[in-house]
Amino acid sequence: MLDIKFIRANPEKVKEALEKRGYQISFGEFLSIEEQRLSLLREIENKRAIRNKVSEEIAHLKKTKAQISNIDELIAEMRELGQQLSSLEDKLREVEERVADFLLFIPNIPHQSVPYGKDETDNVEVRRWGDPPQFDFMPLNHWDIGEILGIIDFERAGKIAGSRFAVMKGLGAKLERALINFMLDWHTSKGYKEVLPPILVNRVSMTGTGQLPKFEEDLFRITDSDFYLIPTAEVPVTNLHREEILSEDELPIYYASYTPCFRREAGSHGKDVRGLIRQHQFNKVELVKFVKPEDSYEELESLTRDAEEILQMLKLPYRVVSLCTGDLGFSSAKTYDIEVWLPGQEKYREISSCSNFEDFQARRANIRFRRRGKKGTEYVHTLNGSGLAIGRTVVAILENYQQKDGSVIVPEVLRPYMGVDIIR
RNA sequence: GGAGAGGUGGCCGAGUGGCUUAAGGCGGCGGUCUUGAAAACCGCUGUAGGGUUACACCUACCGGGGGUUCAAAUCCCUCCCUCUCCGCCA
Repeated sequence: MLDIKFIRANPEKVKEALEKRGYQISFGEFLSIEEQRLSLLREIENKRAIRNKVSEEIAHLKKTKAQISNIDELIAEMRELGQQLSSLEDKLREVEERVADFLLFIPNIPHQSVPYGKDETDNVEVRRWGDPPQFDFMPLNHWDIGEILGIIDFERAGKIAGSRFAVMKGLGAKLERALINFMLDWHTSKGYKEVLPPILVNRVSMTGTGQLPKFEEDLFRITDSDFYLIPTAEVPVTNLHREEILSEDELPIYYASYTPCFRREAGSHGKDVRGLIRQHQFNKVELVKFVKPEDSYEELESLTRDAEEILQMLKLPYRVVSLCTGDLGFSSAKTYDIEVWLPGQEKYREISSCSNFEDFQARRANIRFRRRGKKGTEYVHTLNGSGLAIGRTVVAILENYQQKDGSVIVPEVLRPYMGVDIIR
């Protein structure tokens, strides 16, 4: 959510910044509603002040046993005032709701360092690491490798759940589990605190991080209850500190969290229909940071490098791209995507997305901190990034480490977790 | 699922309709005293909105929402959460 005072003071600036995203917005109507809200608020507060004063007077008169008739007159006046107030309050409530609705649907303003562009083709590559492996045979897709090795079963997953689900078996299941443990062990050794949160959350939490109200159709919802399945650990972990005032000494806070993630993939029919790339349910280790505003861009760089480090240790080639204004997520001010090389597709594919939300989520979720010796509070900046998506890491390992005979070499760092050095 | 008890400021805790602008304590900050510190004493110490050049001042907030009343932390309705006991259960 953007700062309403900032919008009030700089509507043209905000409009211009959002146009870079390809987001057309007119503040004319909004500003007039907002003006209406303020004038209603002032009127109500004045009337309440009168009522408070007279009520006090009534109490005083009753105590001193003054003339009863005078009291009745005052009470009658206040009854009249109370009726006026309650109708004004109804009006205010309605106007406030319109203002809030409007604000909740406005995306974040891109940081000035974000490259301008229309869509993902305008994203800018920042750096590359590693060289794509050379094969003296035709490399296979991971779904073929998985089937040959008997470690991924899409057919039976379709039977028990549906499309976009997978059953991992044997060393496939173990590889998934090994990756989760490896990533958590690594990140926690770097100062991230491990968190295992609920994977069902309420509507307020989803609103706090920006999934709701705008993206309801992307989420799985439990019928007859207020629960949603999380699309990412970002939601429960960021909401850990919702409605809290942190002290300056506590910051920065770093969390690493493994959770399953659930996505409807409503708008992606026909995209990545085969394989593990786009599933309704997948595992992910997520990194979440709460930091002071002046540190957040430095923290974005280190967060991204923390995610990259996992790929480096797995010796998987990747590149980092800076998302352009048109490709930026709703809540994000700046995002780096890490894309891993997939020989099966001969393409770099997203395996991690690292974002700085600045105070956008903090304002929605009311996450603040107090500076030492200073009065008042400020919003923290929140960041998060995948560290990494587990399913896609499995894909990358199977495709990059495949051998001519169909076997797959286990990356060295995973061998202690796997107990074997080759999957055959 | 059943029965009961609760939810008050950073923390503890009093408060069942009107001098409560939420008592008192702890913690924190400042001061007096002291070579310095501790103790003691004194003062200050919530959030948000409106308003003002800046103050002043005003409004709201006692788990959330709604209601009764001239007036609500206090009464009513509803929802959420916590604890205890019982039942069920991994």
